[in-house]
Amino acid sequence: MTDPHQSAAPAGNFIEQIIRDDLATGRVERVVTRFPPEPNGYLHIGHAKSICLNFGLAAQYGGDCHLRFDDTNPEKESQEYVDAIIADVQWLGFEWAGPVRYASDYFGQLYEWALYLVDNGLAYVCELNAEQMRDYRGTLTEPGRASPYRERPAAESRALLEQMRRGDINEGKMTLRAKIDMAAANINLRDPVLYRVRKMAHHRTGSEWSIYPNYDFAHGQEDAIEGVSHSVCTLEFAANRPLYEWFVDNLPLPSKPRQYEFGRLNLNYTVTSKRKLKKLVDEGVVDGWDDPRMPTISGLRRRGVSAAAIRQFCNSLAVAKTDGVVDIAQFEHFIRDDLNNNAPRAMCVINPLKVVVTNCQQGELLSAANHPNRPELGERQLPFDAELYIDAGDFSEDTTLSRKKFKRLVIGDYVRLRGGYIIQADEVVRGSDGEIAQLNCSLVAGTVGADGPDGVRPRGVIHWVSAQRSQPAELRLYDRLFTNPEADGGDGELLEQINPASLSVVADARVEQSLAEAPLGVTYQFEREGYFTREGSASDRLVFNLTIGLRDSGRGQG
RNA sequence: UGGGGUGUCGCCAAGAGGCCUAAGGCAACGGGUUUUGAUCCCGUCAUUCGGAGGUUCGAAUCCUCCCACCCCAGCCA
Repeated sequence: MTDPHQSAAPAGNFIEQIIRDDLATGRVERVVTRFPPEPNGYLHIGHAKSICLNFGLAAQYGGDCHLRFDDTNPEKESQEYVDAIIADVQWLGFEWAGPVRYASDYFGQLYEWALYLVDNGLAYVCELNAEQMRDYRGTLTEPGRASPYRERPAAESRALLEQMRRGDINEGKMTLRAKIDMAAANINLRDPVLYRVRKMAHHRTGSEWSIYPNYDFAHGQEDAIEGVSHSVCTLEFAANRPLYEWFVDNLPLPSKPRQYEFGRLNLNYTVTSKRKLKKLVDEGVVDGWDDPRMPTISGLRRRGVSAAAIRQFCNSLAVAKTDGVVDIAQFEHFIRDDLNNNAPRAMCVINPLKVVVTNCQQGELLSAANHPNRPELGERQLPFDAELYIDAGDFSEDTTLSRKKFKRLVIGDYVRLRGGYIIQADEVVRGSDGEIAQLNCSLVAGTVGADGPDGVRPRGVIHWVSAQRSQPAELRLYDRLFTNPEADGGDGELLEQINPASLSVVADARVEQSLAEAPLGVTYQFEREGYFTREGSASDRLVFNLTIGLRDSGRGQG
């Protein structure tokens, strides 16, 4: 504090600065944030940023974060989404304070406040239909005009609002509107709709209500009821803030929350719009909201991405007011980083080529570390036999390939079988169709866990499995869902940008024996190939989803 | 062009008048280690901060004007 060159505290993002300031000045005693999803779809990677921010802020300042569903529109919401969202937030590793909350818990209070505004001449029942209302609202550059119902006596509006609430008014016939300013430069202040008639069952309140509050009339009041101190939302709500504040100022609320906006996450090659994701589901482009190609939390989970990787990625993102597009490579980096540190290693031959080790007397059991840098993760046994499979791509008939360019098997040269012997390729055996059917090799004795004798320098290391003592498996290889990096931008026909190769199935791969009963929820690194996680149920045949490939610095192809 | 917001390396960003001839991460590119062409390690990567003026001994940081992009005209959130 005496050194002028030493700043008092780490700067942090702008919201952290505001919170520290609020705490210091006493404007706020306790930090309370909230994550307020609408249950109209599944959570995606963009929501994860908001979740990490809101829960992170609460944890950082010793406060609480609430999970509250903004369920004010029964037309689009459902219990299925509520359940999925709760599961996803938990899986991400966050705990909310108190019960799961719902905007619908406050419908009674919200209605009381609506009556309050009516009684105080600050709201009125309007009978303009949607088209007329749009016309009266004016445009960006022209002020709006007062609704002919604007000066209706409070008592009359009150009676009408009660009729709306009772279900005596048809949808579209009336709305409750705030009486603010039809000439406001901010269009949100031109007498916004507070309540609309919706004769539709709500997933929690059933048919109790026939009117539902709009977002603007609900959100700030929900925050106030819950004592939310910092209501953090995305940039597109900035224009709604004056309205948020209008309610805070004009209603007898139990607390005065404040809204702050930050830039939402955009990722190239990725769609983060529930509307568009729902379209992919509805059109059958993908399997469902949890299709492994989806950027949803459930899709990423099924894909084999860990919650920790998602959290680390989110924490690497800036909380600022710029709306940039983050390169998907940045997310992939955190996925790989986490998996590299934690994924047990195993071997899988994707495109099997039979190898006969002609000088192998009898099978044996080798053992291999589950992780090259973490001995505490233990070892597993690797059956070695005279008949093996290696990947067809790991052998070439072109003997002119340099050792540097092709670190795999060629006739006459050596290669190390990962965790096993050094072998030499002796001859190609062809089938009747002329294709390579088998490779005859010979092992160099004494080279398990040891270098070869002089003159035996393997070109590289390749993976393999025993032919008999291995398991057949199906592999589902995923690639990006969209061909266009800006799939999320504009309305360029979404379905025309789908990558036709986003999923390819390998029906006849072979995985090492230790994977015969691979558990669900564990992501393995199939050495030299990529990260894979078990799909389906534990009793099914073996199917693995590709989580993500290994980084591959120019696999020189001869 | 009414209101609101944003512009710093290919991408994300720190930066709050001198410590900036501008952090860090991703990507890329060199090199080293390696029984994964992975990991790891080491190195390279903005004389410049959307542009033009101005203030100042001194500006990415202050002022003025201009330019570009994003959001708002749902009885969606």
